[in-house]
Amino acid sequence: MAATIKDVARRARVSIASVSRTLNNSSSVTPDVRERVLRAASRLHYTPHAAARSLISRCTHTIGLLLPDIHGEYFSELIRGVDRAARTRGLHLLVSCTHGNNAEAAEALRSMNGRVDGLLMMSPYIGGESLEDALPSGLPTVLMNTHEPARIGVAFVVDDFGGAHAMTTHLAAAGYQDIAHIRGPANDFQALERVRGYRAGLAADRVPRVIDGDFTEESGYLAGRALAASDTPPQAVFAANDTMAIGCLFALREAGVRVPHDIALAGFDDIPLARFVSPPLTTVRVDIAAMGRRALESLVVSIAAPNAAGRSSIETVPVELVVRASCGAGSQRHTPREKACA
Amino acid sequence: MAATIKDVARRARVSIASVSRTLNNSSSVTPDVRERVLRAASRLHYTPHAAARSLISRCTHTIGLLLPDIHGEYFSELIRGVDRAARTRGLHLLVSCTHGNNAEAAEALRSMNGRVDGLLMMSPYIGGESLEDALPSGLPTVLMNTHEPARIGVAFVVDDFGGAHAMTTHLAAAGYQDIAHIRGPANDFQALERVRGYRAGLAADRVPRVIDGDFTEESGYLAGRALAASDTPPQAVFAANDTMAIGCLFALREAGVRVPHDIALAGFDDIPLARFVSPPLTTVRVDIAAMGRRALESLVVSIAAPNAAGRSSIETVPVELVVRASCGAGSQRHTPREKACA
DNA sequence: AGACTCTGTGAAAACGTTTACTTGGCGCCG
DNA sequence: CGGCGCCAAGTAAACGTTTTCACAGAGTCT
Repeated sequence: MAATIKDVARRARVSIASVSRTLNNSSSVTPDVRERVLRAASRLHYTPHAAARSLISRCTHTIGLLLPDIHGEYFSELIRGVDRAARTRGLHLLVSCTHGNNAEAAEALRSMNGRVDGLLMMSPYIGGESLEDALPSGLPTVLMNTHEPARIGVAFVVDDFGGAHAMTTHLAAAGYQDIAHIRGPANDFQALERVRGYRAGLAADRVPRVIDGDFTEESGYLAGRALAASDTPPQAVFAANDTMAIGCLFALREAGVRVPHDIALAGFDDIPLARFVSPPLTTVRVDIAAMGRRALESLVVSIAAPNAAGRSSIETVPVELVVRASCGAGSQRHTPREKACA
Repeated sequence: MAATIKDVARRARVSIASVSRTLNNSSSVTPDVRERVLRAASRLHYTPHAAARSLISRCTHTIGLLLPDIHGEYFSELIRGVDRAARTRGLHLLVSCTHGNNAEAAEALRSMNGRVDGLLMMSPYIGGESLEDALPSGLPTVLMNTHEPARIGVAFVVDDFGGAHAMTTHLAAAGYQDIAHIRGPANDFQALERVRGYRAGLAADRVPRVIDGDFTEESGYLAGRALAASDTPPQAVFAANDTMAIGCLFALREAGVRVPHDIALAGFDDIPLARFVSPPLTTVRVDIAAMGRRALESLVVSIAAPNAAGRSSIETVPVELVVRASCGAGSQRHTPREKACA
């Protein structure tokens, strides 16, 4: 249906090679030929066929983005960061998600072969066979938040431990003795790191109090209800992500527990929503869009320098404590400016 | 680097045709050949090269998704709906965004040629040269929220007019005489439809009061500040989307105006955040994920039946009034169940 | 028993590009 | 005035598949 390079060549009365050269500025052509080609191309609405082009040039100008999920503010931010960086380099994005399923991840990985120049993957899941086998060999890859980065290549990991540690010590310093933690799923690397940070941040004489969760609002809600009904409610609750913290917040409110007066509350991630709930949520800010950008930039470097294949490194993405009213600090006023710099 | 079908054929001591047939189950092969091929393929970690495959089979199993932006809950929801539907059909998603820039849209469109089997596009922008020219001819396309669907093919449009009309009459019926509207950008089709619905919903003796906005929180904030400072503040404000409504809410709160006691407030879209602000926001629910799903399903049909190319249709996506406390109705309690059905 | 159908396999063409190589025409220098 | 290089344009190979076609061998039917 669509015009091919042959059609253009025929119409311009030149060879297909001349068409290709003209359109790619690859070597000089006579003004006459050039003009004929350009005119024919625009007349026919010619657009090069990407598959044919990338077959021969071994370059797709596309990078694959493999995420656990697409949904939610966290991933939305990440995609945004990656997209912006990709766009400035003229790269396209092929997104796929694994839904926490290693088999689906492997399947997605296979089908990326020949479609992408490089792969950006976030796979915090632990267990199951390694993804290393599934990776098309020789495909430049950058990982995010994974527990086995060294074997594969470059990786970016959020400082989950540091953030959780800082939050826990902050709560302790604010006078909360008994701090509970709502954890994320057991097979999630980030969740484990946050638990570890929580434990490390507790005063030596405090016994950890960890409640199961799975990063969903529902699980936070259930945890909050259990805590509110407890004979010995904690003085503060530190949820492993904001979504659970918000679920918990609503459970506490329903139970008539005042936040932060009765129980202080904190989350992790600083999703946009965190500022908007009342009271605004104390949390750990992760500049997830920046991580996406940096990861993409690093991937571009790997693609450009295929010789450095063996090199592997881990970069830690810093986090920042954001104190808001939910843990008893002074209430922050909302202003659009805060949004602007978020 | 990666193994090709030739490598597999050599190792299995068969022709490449047999390898292809075995791997695609396209016609029967001897158990002996079959086993040799499978063994060789797995030994070599063979993965078919997608570009080569789609070059000959004219089928990429990928669909392009072109959006104004990727950021924000609205688009995140849309992508999610599309992604889920695509996944169940084994399709990949190539996402791109136009940033409201028609030139960028055209550029993205061109580069989709040969990369995708079909195109899902949301382009509410009005003006500039038509995108019709930029569309690779013969590429099945489904549009969303566009003002010129008939010329191109199938389209889904949100019932912006109906929603805005319903909201305005609802506010009027609730006793608010003077209702202001914060509109979206002038070149946005949806924004125009919502203004139109607002106007149509006003009582005949009421003069419309429209304030400019651009769908950002900031613009809602500014509009809210202007309204609060007005000598004749309205009794109700209907913002053209939730994001502006929330910006407005904060401006009113800062100005000491109580919502809904002094001024009632309503938005449009029912983004997840709308339930969480206080007071919870009255709004118009758009099941944007469902729209994405339906659009993708429709696209799949177009792809399967290329003969129906000429057929064009417009489907209206229904909306639903969601009354919450911000317009004076009884406050709703948050429950996870509400989230579950959202 | 011979011709005919089937079935499994291999050879080769095709998909739409890019690019190395070839050719031909021209100017320049000796 | 003839050869040498240079430049523009064309020819053809290559990329990795799928698929059509031809072919051979084995059965089956008359």
